[in-house]
Amino acid sequence: MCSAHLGDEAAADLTATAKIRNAAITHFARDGFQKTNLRAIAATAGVSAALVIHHFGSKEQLRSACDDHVLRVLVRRAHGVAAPVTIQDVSREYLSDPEEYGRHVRYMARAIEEDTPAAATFVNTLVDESEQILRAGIADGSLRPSSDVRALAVLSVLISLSTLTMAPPLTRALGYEQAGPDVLRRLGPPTLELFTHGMYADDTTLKAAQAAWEASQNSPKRDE
Amino acid sequence: MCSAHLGDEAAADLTATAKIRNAAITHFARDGFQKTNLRAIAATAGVSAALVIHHFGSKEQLRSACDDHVLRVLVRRAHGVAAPVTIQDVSREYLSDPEEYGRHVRYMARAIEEDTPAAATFVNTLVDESEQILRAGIADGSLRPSSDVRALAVLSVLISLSTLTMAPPLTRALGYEQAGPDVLRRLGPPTLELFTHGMYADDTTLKAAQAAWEASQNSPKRDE
DNA sequence: CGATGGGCTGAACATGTGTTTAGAGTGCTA
DNA sequence: TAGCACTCTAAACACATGTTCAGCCCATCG
Repeated sequence: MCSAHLGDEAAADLTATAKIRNAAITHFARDGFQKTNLRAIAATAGVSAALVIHHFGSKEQLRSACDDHVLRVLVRRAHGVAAPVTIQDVSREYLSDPEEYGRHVRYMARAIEEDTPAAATFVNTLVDESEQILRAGIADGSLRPSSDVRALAVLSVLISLSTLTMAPPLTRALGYEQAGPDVLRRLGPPTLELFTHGMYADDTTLKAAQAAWEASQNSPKRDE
Repeated sequence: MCSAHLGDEAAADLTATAKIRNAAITHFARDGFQKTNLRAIAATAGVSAALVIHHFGSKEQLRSACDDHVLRVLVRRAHGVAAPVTIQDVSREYLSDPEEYGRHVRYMARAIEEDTPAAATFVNTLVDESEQILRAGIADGSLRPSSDVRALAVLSVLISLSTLTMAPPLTRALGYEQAGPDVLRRLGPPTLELFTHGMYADDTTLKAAQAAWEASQNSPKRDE
């Protein structure tokens, strides 16, 4: 397709194909797939719109290439650190590199939000790894046992990603103009407190709910 | 603008304007604002695309009308019940009426997700009411004190809404084909457990983090 | 040198879609 | 009945945008 001598994307990635891909990732992450048009991507990459098609075939295939690239980079990075389980983990990674990593995480969040073809891959990667870590934590006693580890893993990913996804309006609800390290630092303490102590002062609510659930299990008459 | 004899939307709402509005809410909630085109809305409402413009002026004003309507209905409904704080509250309301309420909640989630002009209103309403309830709970001892109630309120709204927003791919990660009552019931127990006990077995992580935060407070530290 | 081929471009094309326009149908009023 | 107001529509328009086309530039090769 393109010249093959670029070898790895680790090297100086100045080929037009790579510039287009990076520009596309930036735009897709910030504005979403639909709202981004090829001419904007081309402008950011400093090329013509036609070249985008020439290299990638179509906007859809361009997205696919971006999916692959982001997934590859994120997975490689995740193997060097603990995979994200809580918002703290995500925040730490996020704060450590406001540049590329943030773009990629936001891209992934967007992909999930828009239910991209690659969303399933992203989600499965995150949830599987999260579940694995949760089970390890439960096994070594650092985490409390859960009645449904898989669901808890989904919940963890949900909380972590939504912090980035829902950013704009909820960020303003905290008084900040736009999302950034400050917002994450602000959300960190309450999250950790929640993860450590919970939110309820006692377990009356939990017990009541458990009783209700068990009751509804014995008599499955509720409509659907 | 339109004929004024329709009075309240509580009455038989068969006027074309209302049909268009409801169709628009359905489409906006399901597909988002961008992906929805006027002709699809018109088809659902059983009218022509031109009539949509005739009644609402533009697609943007149509959205504005939908925003107002949904907000009004949701707020009225919220005054009859406790406002949503946890996913349980949202779930209970959601499960109680799979029809209209679900549509409206999903519409609101979409609006926030897409950072609509009305998103700030939705978010402020949710977060303010959530914070109020949290403070009341803390005051009467049913909830644990928090170092940052406002941020906790944002976090609560975040968790509640993201369950609906992120639904499709994360739903599949749980093995369900599409979002619905089953998914919420599945996520309920872990959420309640998290809110009751937290996730960590002890507070070593919290203490360590607190120490780290205090250590980094040597610089300009701001508190609410 | 001339030819070949790939990277690249501006312009044109095709389509989707928000909006405008001209007018038909209908009921109400004078 | 004529006139008017209102609802509603089909068709046309305007524009954005993904994609195609014909060709330029330039390096490599014979």
